[in-house]
Amino acid sequence: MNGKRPARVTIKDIAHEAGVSYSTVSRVLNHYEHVNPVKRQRVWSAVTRLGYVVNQQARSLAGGHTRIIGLLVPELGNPYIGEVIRGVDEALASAQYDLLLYTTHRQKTRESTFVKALTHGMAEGLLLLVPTEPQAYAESLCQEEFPYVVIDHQGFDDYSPTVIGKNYEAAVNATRYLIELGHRRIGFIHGLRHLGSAIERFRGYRQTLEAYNIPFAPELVVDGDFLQWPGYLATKQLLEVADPPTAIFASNDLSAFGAMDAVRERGLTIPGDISILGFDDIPQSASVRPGLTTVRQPLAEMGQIAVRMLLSYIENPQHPRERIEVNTPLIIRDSCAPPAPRRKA
Amino acid sequence: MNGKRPARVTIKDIAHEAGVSYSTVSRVLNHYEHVNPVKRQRVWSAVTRLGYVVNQQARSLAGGHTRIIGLLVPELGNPYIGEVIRGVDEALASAQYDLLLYTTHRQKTRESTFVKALTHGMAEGLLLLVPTEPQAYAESLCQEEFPYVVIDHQGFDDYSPTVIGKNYEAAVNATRYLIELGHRRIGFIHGLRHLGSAIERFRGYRQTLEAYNIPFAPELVVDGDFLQWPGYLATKQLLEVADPPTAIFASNDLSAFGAMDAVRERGLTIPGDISILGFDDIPQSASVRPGLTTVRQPLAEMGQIAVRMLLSYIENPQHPRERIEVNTPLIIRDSCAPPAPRRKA
DNA sequence: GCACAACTTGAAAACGTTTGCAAAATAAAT
DNA sequence: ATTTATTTTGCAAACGTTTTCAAGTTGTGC
Repeated sequence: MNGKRPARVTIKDIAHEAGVSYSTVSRVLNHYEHVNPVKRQRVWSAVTRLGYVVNQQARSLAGGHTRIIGLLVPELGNPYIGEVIRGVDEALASAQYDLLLYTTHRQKTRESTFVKALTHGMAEGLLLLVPTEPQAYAESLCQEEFPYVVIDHQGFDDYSPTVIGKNYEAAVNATRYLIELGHRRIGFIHGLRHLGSAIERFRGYRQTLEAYNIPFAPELVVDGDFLQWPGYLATKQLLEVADPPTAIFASNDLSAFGAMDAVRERGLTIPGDISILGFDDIPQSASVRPGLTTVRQPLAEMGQIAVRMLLSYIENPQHPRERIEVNTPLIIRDSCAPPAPRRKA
Repeated sequence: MNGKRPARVTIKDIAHEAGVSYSTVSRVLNHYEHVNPVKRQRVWSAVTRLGYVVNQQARSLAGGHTRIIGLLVPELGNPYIGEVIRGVDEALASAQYDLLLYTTHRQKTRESTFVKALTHGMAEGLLLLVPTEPQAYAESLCQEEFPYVVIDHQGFDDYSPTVIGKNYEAAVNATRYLIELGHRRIGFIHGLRHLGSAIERFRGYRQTLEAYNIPFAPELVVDGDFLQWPGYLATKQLLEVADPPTAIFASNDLSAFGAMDAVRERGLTIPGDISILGFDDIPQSASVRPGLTTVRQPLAEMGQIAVRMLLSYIENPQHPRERIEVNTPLIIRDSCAPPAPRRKA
């Protein structure tokens, strides 16, 4: 640092205080087994007495571990992402790791420079949350044998360890639920077109319609970009359609909120006039009125699982890479109901 | 690391490749002025040719800088916090700093162990977002002369550099706005009682009522804890009052959303029957229907300012510590209107 | 040409750890 | 008592930088 900090307490000070060599101190600190219990005791008490804190820089330079893992997220301020980070953070904290957070703001360049920096010494592992350009570095990560895990990205390759929800299945369930409530005209608010999860959800929606012999109506599919405002606009468009939908399946909760706004603005009620179903189950979805019926992605849990996977790869580089699919159950609240009997025009 | 990584490219390799001593390479990398342009050129080309990336651990160990700053937040998944982090992240990225993120989950122990770790080598500076127990470490930070900035915490001391909104003034403005719309019964949803900002906002509300000779009604003040669900519950309570409020001033947007839910559930309209006013102006507030009239805190900007302050303290330890108050204007949208003519009971 | 300043450079000493190696101490086996 | 294994220790060499120091170079004014 700059303004010369008050002399640090180092391992040597501890050694002196405890009357042992500094290598012994290091061994105690790292929980080596072959060390005299008496000295071990003396070292620990010296440590607390002097308030020693290990210098991570030095430790990692000398070949130890940084106990830092990097997390790459597209943006912040999205509750979906917030939840995942929360899970990551929890799992990491309990494993005594620190979290280096990077935001790409969907800029490709930032993603790759970041990964470069990380893999060169700073972090021991890497978590990628719905990366925009995964191919760009997945390969380099892989060949450098740098531990990483991808969260919520439909496999862009076969070798990347991944934790992901069952997007297709969940979309099938959700659509089926609406159909069995009696809906035939079901609007669909599509997520970001280039994300695999959005595509899978749409696939589930479309194929379920077909399975029930309900004709697919292209005019009932609109873009919501996974955001509230676009979801609102999309829904306004949906409500203009000649034979408007009696239910709307939004690709995520945020766009479902937008849909709610549009429906209400129109003077219609939820679920009386129109049912709305979301995806994610972000915390708000439970506290909004009416409670949003939605597909639950265990976001925080996904973050935790990703951390566990990552740590196991770090500890044991031979550990076989996995792809874990978490369950995504339908959470039934108050925003869906059978369609109202058709009104006169 | 563990699984021996393919031999790193070090400064010595560059030196060899460029035919200079490694001290010279270091000088080039650190933009020293007195170095032969020819050699400088040779070094840079060697750097790109070999794909050299500096080892931050070694750099900082040798007395350089870590280019990491720590950010301590109470939790994630709150859009308010997300916005601040976004600002911090942006400013940091453009200054080429990395962000170490810690979440306390309001556990006191975590706050202090974290600060301890940080100040001992990892980070060059520290950002504290609405800390729960600031006293615990503000003092130690201060006496260690470790650079830090507190965001959005009403001064718990006189010496901590702070960036904060004008909570009192803004609350006065907001309350006055409601009064001038014609409201006399104004409900207040209180924020977390132990946070200075919540207290200030309440003070502004109460004093403005008095200034207008409107009797303060304790039954119109309820707790919302800055969260949506508690805000919802609080509002239900407010609506039960004998002479219910015609407007509600919520201490933040999240609890304002809860209020909206409760009002709607009651079958009332916003702002027709009841006006609602929030605080923060989180992104959602613009996209919710009706648009929420609210006090805007420039959250992202506050994050950026905090970073700028922090970096200037890091660069120049003599830099006088400041307390910066940002403006918090009232953003008028659609959730407030004059009170409806009183109905019959 | 000379003295002196300013610019360039390389060698070497930190920075605070971990860890391989070999010596010392202890325990176990003969 | 002597050898042989096993623990337990300290020394010293990394790890990859920055930075001080002093030596070498070049340039300037006389």
